[in-house]
Amino acid sequence: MNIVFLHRKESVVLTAIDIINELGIQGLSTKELAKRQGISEGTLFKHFRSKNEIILSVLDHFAKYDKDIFESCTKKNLKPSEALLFVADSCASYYENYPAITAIPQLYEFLAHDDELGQKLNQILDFRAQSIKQIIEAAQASGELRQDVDSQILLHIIIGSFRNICFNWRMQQNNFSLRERVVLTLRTVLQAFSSNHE
Amino acid sequence: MNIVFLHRKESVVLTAIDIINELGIQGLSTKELAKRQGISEGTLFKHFRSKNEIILSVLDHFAKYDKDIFESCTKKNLKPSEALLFVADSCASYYENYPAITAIPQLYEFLAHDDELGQKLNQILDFRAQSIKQIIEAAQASGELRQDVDSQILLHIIIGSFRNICFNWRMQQNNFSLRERVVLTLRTVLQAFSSNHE
DNA sequence: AACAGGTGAGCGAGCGCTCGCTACCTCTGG
DNA sequence: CCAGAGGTAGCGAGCGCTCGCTCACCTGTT
Repeated sequence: MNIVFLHRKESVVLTAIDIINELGIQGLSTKELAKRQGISEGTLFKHFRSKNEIILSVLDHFAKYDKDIFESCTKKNLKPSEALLFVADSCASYYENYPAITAIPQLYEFLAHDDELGQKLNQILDFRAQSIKQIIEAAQASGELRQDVDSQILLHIIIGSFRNICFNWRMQQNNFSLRERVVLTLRTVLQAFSSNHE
Repeated sequence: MNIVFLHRKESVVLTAIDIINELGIQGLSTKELAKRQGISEGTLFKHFRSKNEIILSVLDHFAKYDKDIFESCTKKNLKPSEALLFVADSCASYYENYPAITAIPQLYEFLAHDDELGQKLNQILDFRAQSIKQIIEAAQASGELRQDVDSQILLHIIIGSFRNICFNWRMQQNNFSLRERVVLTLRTVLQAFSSNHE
């Protein structure tokens, strides 16, 4: 069990993400995965009980920084609006340096049709939605954002814009700076909904 | 060739959409489709050359009102902001009365990984994006919307919010009024970005 | 006679996954 | 000190199954 084998599971997960990015979830087969890893298909099942377990690991990988990012917000004592920008910037920077990972948010519906995967997905999305909603409501309480707009609607706008920008970034072969556009868009939204803009 | 057979193709398309809605695109097989239609698998291929052709027909069905909706806007001589609300309202009403169809916008990435389907999808999405962008720019030109915000960013916000609301509506088993939330959200956005809000 | 619609067996390919096996490492007891 | 036991990683054949699709054939209408 040398250093390579120690990281086999992690390596499989990264390869799985690459395949999903290149071929779509419909191209992720255990055969293709084993081929790219340079191991036999049987070996794959020494590390994972099933293909679903591999996808669950992909989801874990996808969400592994979530807690850290939101905890950083409270530790840093950011103003709510700055916290929102920090979260978006962190996320977008990560995605920009690892474009293949943006394939995952495009799978939500696909995953939701499987019990195990859908449950995991719900946990991840609920945590994110709740965390962002809390910041939005803090921004409204502190007077940074208008209080006459339902926080749920602001959440739709912020999350929807972000995901839509990611989708367009993929469709256009990453030919603009994801980070810049995400941050610019969020700044624009925050400014448009600020309670004291003139 | 009686009245039923005349509509066989259309009927297959509707059934395909139902299956995608219930089981996901991964559950759409020619076997399942034939079973639900009460015909044999072979017969299916008398009407469609391939499964891909069925999905192409699904996309045609999905987009069949697009032109009409945007043409109505010009015919009705609506103000740009009213045109945006009209488009969103038309779309959301249609979706609310036909919830299964909301499965389709969640397939974009899946479809994009196939050459034929991806091409078709691009046509549809480009047409929609261009049409809405034109209205947004008209709204900016007429002074209804702020001119210091890139129309592309407004497009991200409007389309992203809409798609995100649809996604949430599906995840929450259609337990709120899609139409109301879509219209309310768009009104909120238009008001926040209006050039003369106080 | 031509043809459109329908049947159902069945093809080859690919799927997720299992199994019996080997090779090599590490730990342990006489 | 080293034989043996146990564990882990890997191999590759191959299982049972489903996939999209084809084909020879049937039937009723034009």
